[in-house]
Amino acid sequence: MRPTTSDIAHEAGVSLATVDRVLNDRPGVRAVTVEKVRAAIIRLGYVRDLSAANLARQRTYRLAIVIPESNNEFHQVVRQTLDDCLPTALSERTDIELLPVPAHDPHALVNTLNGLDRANIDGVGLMAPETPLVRDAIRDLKHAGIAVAALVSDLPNTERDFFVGINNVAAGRTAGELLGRFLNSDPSRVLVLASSMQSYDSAERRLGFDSVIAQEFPHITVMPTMESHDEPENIEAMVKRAFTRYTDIRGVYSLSTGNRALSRCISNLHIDDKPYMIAHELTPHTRSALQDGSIDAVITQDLGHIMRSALRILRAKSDAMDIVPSQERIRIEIIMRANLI
Amino acid sequence: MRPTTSDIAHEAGVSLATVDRVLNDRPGVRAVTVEKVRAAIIRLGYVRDLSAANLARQRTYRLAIVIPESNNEFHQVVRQTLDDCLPTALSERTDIELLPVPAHDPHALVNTLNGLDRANIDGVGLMAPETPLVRDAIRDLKHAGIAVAALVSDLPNTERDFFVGINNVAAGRTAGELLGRFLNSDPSRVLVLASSMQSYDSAERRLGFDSVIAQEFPHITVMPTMESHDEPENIEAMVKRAFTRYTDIRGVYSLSTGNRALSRCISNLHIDDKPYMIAHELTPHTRSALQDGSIDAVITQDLGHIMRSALRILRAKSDAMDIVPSQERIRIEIIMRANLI
DNA sequence: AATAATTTGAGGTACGTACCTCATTCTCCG
DNA sequence: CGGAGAATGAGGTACGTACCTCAAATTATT
Repeated sequence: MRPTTSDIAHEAGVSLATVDRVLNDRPGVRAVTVEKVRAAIIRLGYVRDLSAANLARQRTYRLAIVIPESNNEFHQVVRQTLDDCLPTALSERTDIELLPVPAHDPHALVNTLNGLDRANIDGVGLMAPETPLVRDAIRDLKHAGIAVAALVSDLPNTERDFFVGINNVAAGRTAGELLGRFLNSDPSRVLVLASSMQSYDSAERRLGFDSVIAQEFPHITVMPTMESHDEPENIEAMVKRAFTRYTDIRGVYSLSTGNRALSRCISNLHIDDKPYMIAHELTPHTRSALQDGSIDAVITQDLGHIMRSALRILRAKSDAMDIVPSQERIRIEIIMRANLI
Repeated sequence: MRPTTSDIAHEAGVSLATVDRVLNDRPGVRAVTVEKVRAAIIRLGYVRDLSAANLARQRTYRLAIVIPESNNEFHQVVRQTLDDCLPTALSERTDIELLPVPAHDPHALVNTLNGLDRANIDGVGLMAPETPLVRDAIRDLKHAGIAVAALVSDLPNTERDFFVGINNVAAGRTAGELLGRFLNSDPSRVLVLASSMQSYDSAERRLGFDSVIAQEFPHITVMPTMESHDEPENIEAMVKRAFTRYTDIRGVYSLSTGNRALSRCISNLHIDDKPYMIAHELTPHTRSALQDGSIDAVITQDLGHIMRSALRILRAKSDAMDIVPSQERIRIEIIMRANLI
């Protein structure tokens, strides 16, 4: 049987009340007594029973999760992943209010953040681009004593407590290292496509990609980023033009969305020597594209881990508990056909 | 406030005892009444409070984890990872008995398994090679009603409940796909090294590797596996001989251990065009080898996830609860310098 | 209609911890 | 040495669920 607080009290020769004071850092205990209790705790190998503690504390965690909503596949995967987490969260005394906000609508985002009932929320997790108004809203939340975690995209210049996601510069470096090694040592060209370079994520990935290519694969020319603004027609026109003009494009790097249109358009060009293509994020489309070979590798992050980690962190932060950083580190994953599960 | 059992009782117009009978599948409730209660549960969105339930049930999970012990780096990482899990497990009402068994000692292994106190254990997780005696021991454990999970290496022909780890054939395929793409299209040769091909893991990886190379990269010749039996001198002699005899070795694939000696020996050969090297498992050495470029990619699995997943599964199994398979899937990870964290 | 069997209700205790109050004992200081 | 203030003890309740017993009500069977 595992030792309980009473066992410690007995072992330390003090009363239950004193053990309780020590365990919960309440004042009014002499240093010597604290030591006696601490020693007994170690001697017996006591570990606080979290179930009982949570029950007694009557603690429920009220979290709000703000995510973008659009017809973008990645956003839908995010939503799906979160939905899958809800049942587990509920049985862990965690009430989650899911707040989807139209993507690319800074106004709606800020309204949602400001509309949060500060008195009834312990933590907020949000996946959103950083803007001055968002910074203000986060500062406001922090002042109200609410834990804030950035999900997937960091909000580095805000007062957020934690970022749960990958380092996008490193993700870009990974893409660069991979593509650099896939291409042989002949001079060649890489086409880069993004939805918009306004996005920190894309900018950081590009930065990492460029630095690796410049350093380790100088024979590769990385073309300026083409911004599609999520218009399939743009993609088609730009890509067609690029492949017509340059015959040595041997790699394609997609920084963000638009992979479906991109794949289609490249396959329509019927190029003899299909260029290597690397994209980010596992979605229904990138999965099937890995399967049929139109994408060669996907750099991704495990959204399930991100969400579960975010919930753990928000709970811990709102209890001012510390976390195990190694357990919360999100890996940059490389998925190819062979390790697609 | 979240609804409790009393709320349901009230809502359904029955007593607490009846709600309890329904919730815990106890007999003696009419079908109509069960329906009334079920409806109230759904109406109120009741979710059983696991903390309180576990507390009341007085449930503690007693698990035994059997792992190999040797001076092998991977084994030490396994041990380290488990040690890190212990505190968390303890506060989740889980008592873990850690049983390190000398690696390559089937006798000690079986003794340990047979020595487990069947009356006082709910689950066993083990990382061990499959032998007839192990099969028998596992059958025995299962007959005693104990949950059994295979860790890292599967025990496919036993009565284990679950395997927590990666598919090694797929891991080998991943290595093959990666190395195949790293090498250009000139005919070349790949050297393959393993500790011993008696190990299922190595055999499966080799199988996957070969199939991808044969199918997608037919210009690459995969040499017969060299077995080092963990003797650095063997490695040195064999590798030196191979590189002397064949000048077109452009890739090295290490299926299991011995990476330290292998790296050293290859760098000592001072080959102009350093061969690409792929290994398995992140360890202190493979990490630093990725850093300094002597290894180009490591195929690995997140041991932290494996262990936490194993604990969740053993708890669930010993409660006859079902698990969320997608949450327990272990990914085959590709680590290169750029995504080494 | 009487009896048996089944279903339901009422009320209790227990789990381990948190948190509260109030009385008592100790310690330190003047 | 006496008194103030701090430290400690004793005892209580609460959290939400599990599990128990026994009585009462309802239904089924004869």
